Amino acid sequence: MKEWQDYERMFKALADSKRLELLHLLAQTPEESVCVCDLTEALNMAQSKLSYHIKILLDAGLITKEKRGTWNYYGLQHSNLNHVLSEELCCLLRGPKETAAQACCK
Amino acid sequence: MKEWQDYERMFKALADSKRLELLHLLAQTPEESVCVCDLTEALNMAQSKLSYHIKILLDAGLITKEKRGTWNYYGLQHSNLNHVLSEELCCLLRGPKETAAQACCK
DNA sequence: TCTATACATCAAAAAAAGTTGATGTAAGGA
DNA sequence: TCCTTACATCAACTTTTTTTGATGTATAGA
Repeated sequence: MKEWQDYERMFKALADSKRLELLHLLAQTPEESVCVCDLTEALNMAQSKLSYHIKILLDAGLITKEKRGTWNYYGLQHSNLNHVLSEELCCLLRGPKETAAQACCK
Repeated sequence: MKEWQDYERMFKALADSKRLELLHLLAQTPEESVCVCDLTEALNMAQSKLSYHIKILLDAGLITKEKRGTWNYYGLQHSNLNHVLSEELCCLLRGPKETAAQACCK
């Protein structure tokens, strides 16, 4: 069954505490998205390492990327995240905007 | 943040198509649970390999194990699965009993 | 007690994932 | 044009995960 491959890839992308932290950080930012330079600092991670992890999240369809001039801005791909993750994970991986109207966050 | 480690471990356990298939199989069985001997056959997987994957799911708290005589019977640990997974994954990883009353399965 | 079945576990090998530092490319400003 | 910044990518390496076949342990039945 090919279907499992897709889920495997998505769960693989989620199966790393650094990437979860990255998603969490993206979820927490009030702005539309965040650039890599800010992320390197916030996550205390080498640039090439961060690029590697970002690519994995991108390929899994969990984040979005928008190039504006020299910078890249990233955000969560809510549709895909919501497709696999429970409501209970919303505090961790969904932004304040998305969770404001929901009762799942205490 | 220690929290991420726990999620990492759970997602790691889910991040394998063979284990997803195994969970799916457990979800599909009408009986309470399934023994390893049936699983080796159904999944066409060597016994030691299956044991390995079962252990990972057990350690992650995604399945239950009950020893009856010589046989081990396995079932899904619904509480933990429901904690992380969306309703939309119910068709794949929750049994007919659990999803019967839910609208999420078409 | 002997034997067969069910399953766990181990060690070695193979495969996959992650890390690191260096290099490449593209855009912006001087 | 030259320089700088932002980011991607690469190759070598380390670490983790998975696979395989062999061996060990427990239970059930003859």
